[in-house]
Amino acid sequence: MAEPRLIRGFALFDGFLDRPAQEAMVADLRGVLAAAPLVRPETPRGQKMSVRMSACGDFGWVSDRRGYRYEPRHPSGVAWPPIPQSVLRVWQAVSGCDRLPECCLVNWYGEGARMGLHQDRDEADFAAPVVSVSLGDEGLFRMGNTGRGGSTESVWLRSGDVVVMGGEARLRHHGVDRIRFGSSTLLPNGGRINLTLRVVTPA
DNA sequence: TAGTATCA
DNA sequence: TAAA
Repeated sequence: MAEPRLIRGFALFDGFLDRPAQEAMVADLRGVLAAAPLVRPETPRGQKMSVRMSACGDFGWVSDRRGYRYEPRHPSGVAWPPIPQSVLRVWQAVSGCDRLPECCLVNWYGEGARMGLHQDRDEADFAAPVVSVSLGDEGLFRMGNTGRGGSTESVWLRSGDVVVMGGEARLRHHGVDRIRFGSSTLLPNGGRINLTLRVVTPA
């Protein structure tokens, strides 16, 4: 496995998945989204997010007027489908974690979608890293600091890239400023899919 | 503060 | 809110 590039403690595995592996993963995700359709969540303040979300695994991350939390079911009431093996293999290759991910959040960025700087801090065990997989259009990923404020660095993530957020970077702020809509041919309808794999429950 | 507007 |  190629060495990752370290940016603010984030490990970027550039081109980790080749095109056939990306296509196989997208085929698996089509099954996930058929069982657990994408929804557009709102923040606790009632503002709609631009990203559309679903999940697979034991838990999905959800946001609504009641707050941020992990739930064992899709808002429709159905259980989240299992995490595809193609996705679990990425976790096993790069996470360095002996636990399996309990949540695979599926974020779909359409034209103009963004994700403001935030921390992943709704999990009970920060010793486990967060693993992010990019599929489809390129996205401008921004990385900040654990505390608020300070300088940030940005990098364009391309289809097949994998980022591991662990150790000192586990609680760093991060977000997506922009999508180059139509820059990839992977997804027939365009857009960017980002998977984030997380351990949710206490060690 | 997982959003958004607005500024230099 | 601050950064870009």
